[in-house]
Amino acid sequence: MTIDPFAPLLKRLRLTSDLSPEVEQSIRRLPITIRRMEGGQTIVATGDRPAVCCLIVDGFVQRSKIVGEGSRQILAFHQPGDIPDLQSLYLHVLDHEVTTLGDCTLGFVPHDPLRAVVRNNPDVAEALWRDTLIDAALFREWICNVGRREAASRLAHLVVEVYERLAAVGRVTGLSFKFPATQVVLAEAIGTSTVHLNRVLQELRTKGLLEIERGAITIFDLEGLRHAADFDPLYLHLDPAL
DNA sequence: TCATTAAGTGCTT
DNA sequence: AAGCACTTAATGA
Repeated sequence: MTIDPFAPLLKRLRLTSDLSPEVEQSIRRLPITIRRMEGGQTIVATGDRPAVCCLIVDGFVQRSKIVGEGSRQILAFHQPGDIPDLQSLYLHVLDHEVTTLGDCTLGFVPHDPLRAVVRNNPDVAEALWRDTLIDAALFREWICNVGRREAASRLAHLVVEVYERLAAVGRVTGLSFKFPATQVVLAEAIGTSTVHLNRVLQELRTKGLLEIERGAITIFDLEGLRHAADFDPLYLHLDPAL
């Protein structure tokens, strides 16, 4: 059973950048160590000085910060093909945590050869820079989400975002996908109490928009959910036509 | 882990 | 002043 750990990354980068075969080869030739991790494990923690970047091959991870006396804000979810700690390549001390959401297959790429590829290939540098800018666009949208939308819209927005990003790389069939987030995790992502998360989840359920259970999300009414979420996909920058 | 209730806080209108 | 969105605390499946 041979897997190509770079396939999800390349597929995603191709959405936003033209990659020549030579450029793809230079990425594929990077050394990578594949590791399997269970859910709830820390990949890198605040204060770490990693010497490797983490490429998600399969599964989901979350980036988070602990605020005050231990309450946690989830900042982003990442999916196969993402490099959640790409910033550690040039920002040497990590300012937040990266943890596995469910069981994951991860690929660890040493910084030195990755930096060398970036230096020698302006196209790779551009593709990764673009990727980082899109990451920042997602953070902007999350600020709007947590700061200005109501809780039901926030949850709907989160679900549509995850769906759209997975769909963009062909990782959903139909309107159902695996996403192992508990209600506690979802509440930490949208910045509400778990009680209120539970309430708005039921609201969306009752409206026939979605179902979230046992680590999977099923969307029943994508248009209705988009509307409830006030969702404009522009910030994802995934439409090659734009 | 998820669901529900009671009682309260503090914005917004 | 009233209504609403949300919280904390507690309880039980």
